[in-house]
Amino acid sequence: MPELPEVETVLRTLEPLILHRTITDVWRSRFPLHGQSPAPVRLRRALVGREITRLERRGKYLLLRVGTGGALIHLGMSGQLTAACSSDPHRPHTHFTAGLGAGMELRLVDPRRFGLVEPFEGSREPEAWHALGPDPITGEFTPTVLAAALARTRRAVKLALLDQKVVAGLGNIYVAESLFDAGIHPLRPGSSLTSAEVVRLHGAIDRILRQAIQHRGTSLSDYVDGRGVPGTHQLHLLVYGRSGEVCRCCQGIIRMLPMGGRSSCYCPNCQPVR
DNA sequence: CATCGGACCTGTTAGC
DNA sequence: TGCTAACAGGTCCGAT
Repeated sequence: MPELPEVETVLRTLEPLILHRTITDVWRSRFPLHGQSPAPVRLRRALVGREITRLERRGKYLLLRVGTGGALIHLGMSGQLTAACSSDPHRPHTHFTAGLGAGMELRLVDPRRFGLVEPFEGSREPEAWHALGPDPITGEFTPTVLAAALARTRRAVKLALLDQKVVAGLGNIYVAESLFDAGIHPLRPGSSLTSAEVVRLHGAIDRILRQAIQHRGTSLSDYVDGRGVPGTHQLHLLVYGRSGEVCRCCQGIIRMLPMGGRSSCYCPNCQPVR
């Protein structure tokens, strides 16, 4: 579910609700997230009794900071991270909660359990946070950086853009939309792009992500922001999920091709193989 | 080393 | 109507 625009929207809506609150207690379900979950004692030691000083985002990851230390959070495919009334009953598939006082609770609901809550102590954040490539809506992602990353791979550009080391935050939806916007076929090898195409692709990624953030993310089935409110960008998708429908640009038919176990929607007309 | 495929999960939907 | 299979926004790991 959540790609960069969704995670950014969660950050913007959640941070004002939880900032400067002190975590009173934490709980996790007996089910593992992401294949494993930290021992409850590790979560407690890193979080309980500490004040939330900041919520940060990089790519699709969130970092909940409590002074020194905190927790790295990922929403996986189906995660919802919200601030709720602690008196509200837990919804099914609630896997992590943190009491915030004043009758409030931070909750992670994640049916598919691909999400992650990884506590850390001290100044060194978990490795996954440092392994990420440039975040595309800060200044670190430039056409030059993208060109360098694509030049050194023969992978299909679609797969390269899904690699979080190349650019952090894109997923299946926004890669499809960005490639369409740039007029580039998803199967083109990364190293085959001309510099003009890289510049176009970089601009497309920037534009698409900013639009999606303005629309507070894409809610296809279960994405909601930190208050539980869905986004509206699904109303603006031009290729993702539109296989068989008419291209709004050329009136051709949007096609889908299987790549790396998942599907890529594109317009054969607007995105020629060349 | 780079790259690909499968595994990890549950819920929803399409098709028989 | 009811069952089964395919598919869904992500990431990691082992094999090639």
